Amino acid sequence: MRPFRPILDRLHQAGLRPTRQRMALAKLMFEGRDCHVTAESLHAQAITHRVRVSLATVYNTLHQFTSAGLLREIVIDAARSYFDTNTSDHHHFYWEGTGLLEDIPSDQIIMEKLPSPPPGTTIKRIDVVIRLAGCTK
Amino acid sequence: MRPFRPILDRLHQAGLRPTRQRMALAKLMFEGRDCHVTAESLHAQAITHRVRVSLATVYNTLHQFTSAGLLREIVIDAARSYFDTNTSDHHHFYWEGTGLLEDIPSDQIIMEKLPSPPPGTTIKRIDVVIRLAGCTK
DNA sequence: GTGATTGCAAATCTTTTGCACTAAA
DNA sequence: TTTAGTGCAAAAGATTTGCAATCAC
Repeated sequence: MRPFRPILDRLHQAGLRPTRQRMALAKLMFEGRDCHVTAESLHAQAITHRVRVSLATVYNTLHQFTSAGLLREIVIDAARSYFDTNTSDHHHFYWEGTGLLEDIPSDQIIMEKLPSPPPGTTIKRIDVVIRLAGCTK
Repeated sequence: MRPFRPILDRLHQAGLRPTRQRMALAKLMFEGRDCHVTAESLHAQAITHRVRVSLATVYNTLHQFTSAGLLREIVIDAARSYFDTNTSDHHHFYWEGTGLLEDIPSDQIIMEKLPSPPPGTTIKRIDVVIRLAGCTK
């Protein structure tokens, strides 16, 4: 994956029409460093940047991007869904108090032993979440 | 923790009055093998066993038991909360298709390397979820 | 043009809450 | 008694959906 491939190319490659809303949301998420968003936070960010887009479209876009492999959904809190612009193999720190999420590069966690998947199944992904207590950065 | 301590003692120790509803739900969950429930599934199970209890009380009870350390909440699917009667250190297999959850004993996953928690924080828990694709058992 | 996409509002689903009623201590 | 616990229905959040209007190709 080429992280700096222009937004337009990424949408084309994903088979998604580059509409004004998708382009704007993609720019908010993919320009700059990797980030974690919720539908609510992305919608708020859009409004701050004077991008007119409905919350329903934000939800739709997040799911379309996730299906297209542009985003990865992280299940970490029953109250809301997080999406991560970093789709490569990695893990997470999570501050339960504040809802802050931080990436852990995959080479920082090495599993010495893993169970074999039950017969007939294959491992789709291994998620490691380190839940933290204590002060927020 | 003594897994076979009578239900009544467990509730007393947790400071929870042994009401008809709590006793019945506790029996459904704690008698027999460890299991994973959702509010919905436990409510359905109660109805099957002719236990009259409202869904609101099931939710309340699950959270009270979790606060008391009798249950552990597992965040695995944004669509609903799972509760595990096994509160000891362990991990999970998850079949995304069917919502089936299966315990992985803690000695089946050994982490050779872990990142240190950010300054000022402590690790509250490490959750490992192995997401599976393929046939259901 | 034509089919994909959007916005809005309404619907859905899970979970929580207010409050009068009931039961445990 | 006195206080905790319950049930119901209503409320609250997050997410989804139906459908007419709009946009990309």
